[in-house]
Amino acid sequence: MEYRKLDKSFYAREDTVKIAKELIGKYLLTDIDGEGVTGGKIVETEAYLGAIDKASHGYGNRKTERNKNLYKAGGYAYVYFIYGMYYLFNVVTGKENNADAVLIRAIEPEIGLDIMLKRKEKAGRGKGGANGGINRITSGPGLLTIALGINLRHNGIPVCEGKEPEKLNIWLEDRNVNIAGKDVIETPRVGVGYAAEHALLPYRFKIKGNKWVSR
DNA sequence: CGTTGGATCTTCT
DNA sequence: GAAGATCCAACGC
Repeated sequence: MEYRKLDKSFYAREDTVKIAKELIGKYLLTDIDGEGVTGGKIVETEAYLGAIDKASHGYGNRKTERNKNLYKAGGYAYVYFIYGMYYLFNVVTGKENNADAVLIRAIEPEIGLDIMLKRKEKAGRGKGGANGGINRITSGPGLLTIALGINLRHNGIPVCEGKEPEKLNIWLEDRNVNIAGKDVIETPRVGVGYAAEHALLPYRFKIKGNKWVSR
């Protein structure tokens, strides 16, 4: 069976929470600077609902230089830098001028392990010891971007058209992995306590018992 | 074990 | 000038 790249119609829908849930079990892949294909299965996501969501960078339709890519139509990457150290990768959803997006929080590394390990060592993350490097190589939103080679260069590029700069490819695929509904856990988001009541909504999804979810 | 602080940059107040 | 959609290592119990 052939792997199917997710296209615009997948991201352009209006129910971002549903998209976040459906992304569990899909594959996130990159091919950067000719280093080869890297990626794996998505095991954790979070939905951010733009204008009505205090935790979103697009709350109240605030528009700035930094978050302008949030307002693109579904199917674009929104990457931004945080804590002086990490890039976080989101995929924009919904229609143009709607600031909805899904944050990819963790993947299960499967493709291009050696390349991802090399990137992690290069970034000086973790002990890199006997197996210290591999165990949490993509288990968290700040880590998976390191492993996949994602940074601000990718902010605003499309993830569903193959025609972008050849050394700067990010896309998502359906590899026919079906995660049973009972194995997907919904929880409140983390790290957004300032968002008050919005922090409590169950917009975070992860695969139950999966070793690669963030902590 | 659990908790804490440091790293270090962008954005908005 | 402060705080953030984070991670890790060093500490204290």
